[in-house]
Amino acid sequence: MTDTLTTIGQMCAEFDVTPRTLRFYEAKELLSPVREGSKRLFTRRDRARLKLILRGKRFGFSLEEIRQLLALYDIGDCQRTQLAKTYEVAQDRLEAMRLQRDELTAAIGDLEQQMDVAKDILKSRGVKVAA
Amino acid sequence: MTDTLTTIGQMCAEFDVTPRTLRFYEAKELLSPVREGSKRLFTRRDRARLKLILRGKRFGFSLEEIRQLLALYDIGDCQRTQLAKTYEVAQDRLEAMRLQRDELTAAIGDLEQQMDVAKDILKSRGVKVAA
DNA sequence: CCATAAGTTGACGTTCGCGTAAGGTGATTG
DNA sequence: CAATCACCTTACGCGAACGTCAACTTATGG
Repeated sequence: MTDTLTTIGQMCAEFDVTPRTLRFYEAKELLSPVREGSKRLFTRRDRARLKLILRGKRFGFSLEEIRQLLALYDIGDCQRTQLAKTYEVAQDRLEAMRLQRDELTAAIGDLEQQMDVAKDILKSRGVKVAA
Repeated sequence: MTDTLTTIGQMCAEFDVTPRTLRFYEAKELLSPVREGSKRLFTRRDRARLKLILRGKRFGFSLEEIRQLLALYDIGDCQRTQLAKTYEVAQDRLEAMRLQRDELTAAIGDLEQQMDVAKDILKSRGVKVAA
């Protein structure tokens, strides 16, 4: 259980990223692997954070924005973070995410509708389509 | 009703973008305003497309991906597009969007949960917080 | 013992999505 | 007539997010 430390190679395989990416994230202080000599060893915490980073990216958040989000997840560390301020930032971010989700839902609806039209056109041309 | 043509300045005001952005989108073939001399006049179609472009961006789609999505909305034009192929592309994109939405929903849940924890901590410190 | 693999640190290159001059044109307006 | 808009093109610049060498250091095993 103490041995959740993984090398950079293992991380790359697990998350399908390049070493360069992980080093870059470390430089940007998104990850903080421990060192064994000069080698990086990624902790369970780094793994959790990387998951969030990759997810955040898929939503179009910048690395800097993600960095702020990650700060919220460090509350467990209970450092005398400027917790209140972080909380406010997170509220804004949460609102933005909800808004984004609603828009996305709307966009999905739009696209589905368009595709129904397209399907009819294709069918009228005798083209078989999936779904 | 024939006069839905708008200048670049009007477009910028309406959508809160810079002229540079609109010219850039034209160069990337996302928009295709007509010309009056050297001046651009944007059509109703351009407006519709710009809405979609801006929305797409908020989801983290690249301009190139958006370009592909826009192709689907040209079905009305009923050019002998490679409609079937476009349809497939759109299906993939739609799946991606649904997936993205689901992940986003999950992420929102996570963040809400974290914020509940944070709220308790803050309250135990006697800090009043919103919501 | 030496090769191969897996890791390291620079440092420069690339793509995307525009920003930002710099300079030119044409239509109004005081 | 001069000036001021509002628009144009050309072109270089920039930050973000890595890719891609190059050159070097361990660690391992045949």
